[in-house]
Amino acid sequence: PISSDSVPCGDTPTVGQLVSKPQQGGTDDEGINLEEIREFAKNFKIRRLSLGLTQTQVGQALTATEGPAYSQSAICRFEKLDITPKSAQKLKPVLERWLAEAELWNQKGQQNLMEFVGGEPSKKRKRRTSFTPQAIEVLNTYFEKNALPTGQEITEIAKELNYDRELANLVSKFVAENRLPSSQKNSSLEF
Amino acid sequence: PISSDSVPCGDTPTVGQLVSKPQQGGTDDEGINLEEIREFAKNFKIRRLSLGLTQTQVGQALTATEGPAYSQSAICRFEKLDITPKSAQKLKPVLERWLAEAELWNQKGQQNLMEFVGGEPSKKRKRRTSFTPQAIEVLNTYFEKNALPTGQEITEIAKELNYDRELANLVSKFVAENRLPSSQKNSSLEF
DNA sequence: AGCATAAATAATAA
DNA sequence: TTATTATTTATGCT
Repeated sequence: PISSDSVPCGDTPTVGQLVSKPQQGGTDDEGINLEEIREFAKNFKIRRLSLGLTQTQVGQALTATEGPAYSQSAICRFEKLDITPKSAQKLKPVLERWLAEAELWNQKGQQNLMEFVGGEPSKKRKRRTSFTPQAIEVLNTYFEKNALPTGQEITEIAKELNYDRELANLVSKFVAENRLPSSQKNSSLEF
Repeated sequence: PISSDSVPCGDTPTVGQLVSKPQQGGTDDEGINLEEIREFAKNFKIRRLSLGLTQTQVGQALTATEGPAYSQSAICRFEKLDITPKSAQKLKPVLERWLAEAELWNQKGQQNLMEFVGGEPSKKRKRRTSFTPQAIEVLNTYFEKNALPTGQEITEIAKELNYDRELANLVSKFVAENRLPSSQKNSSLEF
């Protein structure tokens, strides 16, 4: 039986896998200080959150200012130490420098930080949408007749019901959530 | 035209609404120090995240140790200051006290913190599941014949395909995502 | 080496 | 508050 996580595999092990086994003094084969990286990663996350930044924002900002591209996945993997020591060692100073500068801008006002990061100054969360009972009625009736509408049809329905701003994906979600007979609602199944 | 957020309404205004208008010296009608509450709320969030706790965990832990029930929403609203000054004033000392104690336990080891919080000690994230091409084939064929399966039917299909651990909700999601003809895939619609 | 998307968390409607 | 939607994080894949 193979445990599905922390499997050594044939690949290069990640920092997280290496630091968890306290054989060596927090240092890997090539003399990289794994313990220091772990410490920084944890610290980095807290400082990032203190600035109110998402992994996506950091990645995009780094891509803009630094050389190569940094995806949200990359930031995530660094924070989780799901990355090889070599990669971590390379990424650490970049993150360190960038974050310090970001904090500097933040001290001069959050406006400056957002400008530094590049994105719009805190775009508000989209208001959650909901269906009126009338709309639900219409949708139920429609989907009972035509359970497999095309994307175009869905778009039209959405427009007709004045949910055009949310477009078809909302209606599509509705399908998934409300397509069962009412006797099935509130059952033990998670829908 | 009515702006959809920060509307005063006839209701009692929230702390967030009050502190944003710097008329008074950060104090409301009843002498509550709004500025102090805002400061604490911000601080609380950072400290919570430093402990690696979610709003849900805090809410549940408070419900267990303190008197009344505290939902995730309640914690969220406090952090966002989307709450009346009176409620905030009442909640603040409770949060303050609890968080301080949590930090104390954390210093003695994360294990102790998790015990204090009450939940299991760091339950791992469920591994993401995916459908094999074979399973997708089978599901497509099935749903073409029966587009409106009952919950029970869905459960059976899931079992048959050895997705029993994920049960029906996954299959249900699949329905929403894969029910369109392939010509509609990769269209501009978000599915 | 990052896209697509599942899972988890936060915010909002009711 | 509870139930649900929106956003963010994490991970399977190639």
